[in-house]
Amino acid sequence: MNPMYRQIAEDLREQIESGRIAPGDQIPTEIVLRERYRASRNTVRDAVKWLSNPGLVETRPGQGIFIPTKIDPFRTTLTADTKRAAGQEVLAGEGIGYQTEVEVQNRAPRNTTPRVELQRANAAVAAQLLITEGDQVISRHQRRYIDDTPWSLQTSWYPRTLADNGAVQLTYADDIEEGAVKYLIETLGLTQVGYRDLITVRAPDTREASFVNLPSDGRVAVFEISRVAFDQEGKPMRLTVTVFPADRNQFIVNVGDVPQAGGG
Amino acid sequence: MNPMYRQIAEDLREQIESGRIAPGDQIPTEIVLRERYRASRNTVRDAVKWLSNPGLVETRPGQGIFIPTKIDPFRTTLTADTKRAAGQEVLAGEGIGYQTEVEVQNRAPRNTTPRVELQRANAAVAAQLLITEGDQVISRHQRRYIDDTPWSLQTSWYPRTLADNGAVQLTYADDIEEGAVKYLIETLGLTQVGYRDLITVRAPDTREASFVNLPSDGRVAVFEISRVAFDQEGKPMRLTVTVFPADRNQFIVNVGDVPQAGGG
DNA sequence: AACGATTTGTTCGTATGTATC
DNA sequence: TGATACATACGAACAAATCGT
Repeated sequence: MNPMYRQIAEDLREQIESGRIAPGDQIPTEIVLRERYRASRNTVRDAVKWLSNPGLVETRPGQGIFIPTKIDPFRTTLTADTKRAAGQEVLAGEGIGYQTEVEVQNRAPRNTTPRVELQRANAAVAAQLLITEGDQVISRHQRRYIDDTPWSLQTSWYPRTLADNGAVQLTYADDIEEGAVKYLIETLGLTQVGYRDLITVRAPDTREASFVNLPSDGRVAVFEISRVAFDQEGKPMRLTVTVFPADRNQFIVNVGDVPQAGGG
Repeated sequence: MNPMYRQIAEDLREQIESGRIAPGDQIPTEIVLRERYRASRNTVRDAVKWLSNPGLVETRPGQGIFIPTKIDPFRTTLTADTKRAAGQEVLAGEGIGYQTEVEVQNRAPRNTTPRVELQRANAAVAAQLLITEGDQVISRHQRRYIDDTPWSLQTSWYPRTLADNGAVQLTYADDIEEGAVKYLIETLGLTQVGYRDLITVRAPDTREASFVNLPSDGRVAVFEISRVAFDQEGKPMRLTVTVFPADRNQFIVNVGDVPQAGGG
């Protein structure tokens, strides 16, 4: 037999999942629930907390307990648009990775100016770039917003040798117009021919949480998308780690021939 | 000023993120923490709960509070292996989607026999398959395990017309050997030329939670990967929704030319 | 196998703070 | 300003799981 607060939670949960209580609706107050289930206020609060942790309900001080309304999520396409040119040349062409990643219609994306640092590669970065831990790398970090709501935190690492060989703009704290991918082709002839993304979900650290949480409330999980880009020789040329709040982001992967649009 | 339980939590969190407390380590007991922070036991418990919700710490009755050890995650590649043949024919060939999805080395995957149902399409399924709500569909549902630990719940929907036109095995409660993709080519000449995945994270429902949670404990978020497969004419031929526990699964997306292996 | 000590889990009571209307 | 509703904090008692004797 489950503890009482869990039974109360499951009873409420059933009403939510079945749709008897709809998004936007208010749930009875703690006082009412206390009488309905003949439990103490603290027990009722434990039940509500059990539901509010994964975000099934939302408590608002002074107002009540509510079912969160569905928000319109940001959608990001992880695969480059292979339809922009014909033939397999696309995959080897300049297009990959450039202009990728934002499929935000009628939205206003905005980035902070990059924070550029010269660092020594830690173990994680070194492993991805196939360099030695402690080697010099360029780190470029940006906060990204859409419609003034926090969207993602992004950090890219490049081997320092790229800047030494001529791609000096990598070390400037400016947005690189037209993207770093194109810039590296023009300056070094270094072509990004592909990339690999690793998608994980985890708890945000302190810095990420403060960026992501508009309400003062608690936890949301974050997506971490770790992208390693490769050059013509199959060598890693960049590592980009982007962190998105999981409650307002979705990702799309297209493989093969896929018709336009859709995906509700 | 933050409430006391939050300050205690942040103090502990700092010790964890800085590495002063390592994975596997035990945190002082509630009694000790109560003395250290001069708070009541309930306040200390609130602090620990604040950390345990996103999984930063783990409580074990009768034992204590611990930092979870990192588990070796299952990795699934969402993009088909385009390297198996030469030229762009790969994308149009039979290979896409078949044999995809499992990159489990030295592991023992196991599926339950499918539960097959003839249903009427609900709004969500109908929208993805571009059919009318209420149209007949075949639903095939499986629970999938790796090394006897719950891995994912998978449901596929096909238009019923496929079975009526000759692909009768879709309605049998047997594993379709060599995959449904190959089977549909052989029986109907229906070739899957591509697919689109939509990746989201959400709270599990009751059924998913009971499948996914070996401990009786609380919440983990789940990945939901919704895959729509398209045939030669660009029409949706299948919808597959797979749900994975987020704490032990990662996903890989390869685009363009990507060297073998790697990706730690 | 039984028991006691330790530790977290559940339940209730009470008081006070803070946000909203 | 007052009423309502959730948030924080403390105290207390007992239950349940774990471990060692």
